[in-house]
Amino acid sequence: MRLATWNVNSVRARSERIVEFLKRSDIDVLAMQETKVADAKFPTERFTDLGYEIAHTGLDQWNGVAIASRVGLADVMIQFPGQPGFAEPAVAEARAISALCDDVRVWSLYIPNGRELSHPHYAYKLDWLAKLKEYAAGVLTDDSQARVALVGDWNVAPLDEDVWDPKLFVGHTHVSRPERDALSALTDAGFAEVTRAHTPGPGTFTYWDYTQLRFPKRQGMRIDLAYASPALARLVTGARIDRDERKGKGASDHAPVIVEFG
DNA sequence: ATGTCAGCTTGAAGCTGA
Repeated sequence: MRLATWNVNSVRARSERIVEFLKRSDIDVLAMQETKVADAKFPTERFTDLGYEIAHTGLDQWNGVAIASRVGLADVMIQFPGQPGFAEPAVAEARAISALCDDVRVWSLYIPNGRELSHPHYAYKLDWLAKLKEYAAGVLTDDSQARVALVGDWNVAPLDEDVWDPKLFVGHTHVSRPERDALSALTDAGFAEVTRAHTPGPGTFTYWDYTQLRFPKRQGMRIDLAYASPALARLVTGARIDRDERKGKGASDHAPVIVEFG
């Protein structure tokens, strides 16, 4: 199975590029984040015309996550059990969707940005990651052989080499100890990040800010990651980042990350 | 932060979020 994750930054603005990417890269399952559209306006036909089934959750113009699959799309779950909402009273957001694709439980995840360390959104982010880990760990407790993929835009750079200039990020989100610890907790629970070994750094990124000519200057971040359960991680044969997709007019600010399972 | 982008409100430019 060839699985890709991509923060598309609007599925409507990007549909032409997404279709071309699916064809070019022969993708079986695509997890999308930031579709930025309510369910009713999702361009489903662009995908079904190519032979993909679609599962999407979008409440309004914010967030929005989807899975496109041509190898089955069963038992769709909107939100993971225990997923927090934002603010008081808590408002549910469209940040997690999952489906059984072939025999893999695929989660498309858009982790909250956090905004600033002092912002309520940051506490929300940490809570969200903690609850996700709780859920994911429970799945493995129930079935140690479960094939589970947790992929998406994590809005966390796990290592200093995952940002172009670590000094600039001191005191900001995406690199703080608690955020990195939250991802380490997933690893402690048995999930392995499976793309890094095949896409070594430094200087290997998945996201480049639109401003400040960050992309041509190669000033990016590695925040789009793929975690796999033990039984699934064993099947990984390769991974790559489609950096070319970030080029040219009409690109998302994120590149697709592709994982190959044997 | 903004040498940027997207979607919304609103009726051309401002706001939010990233």
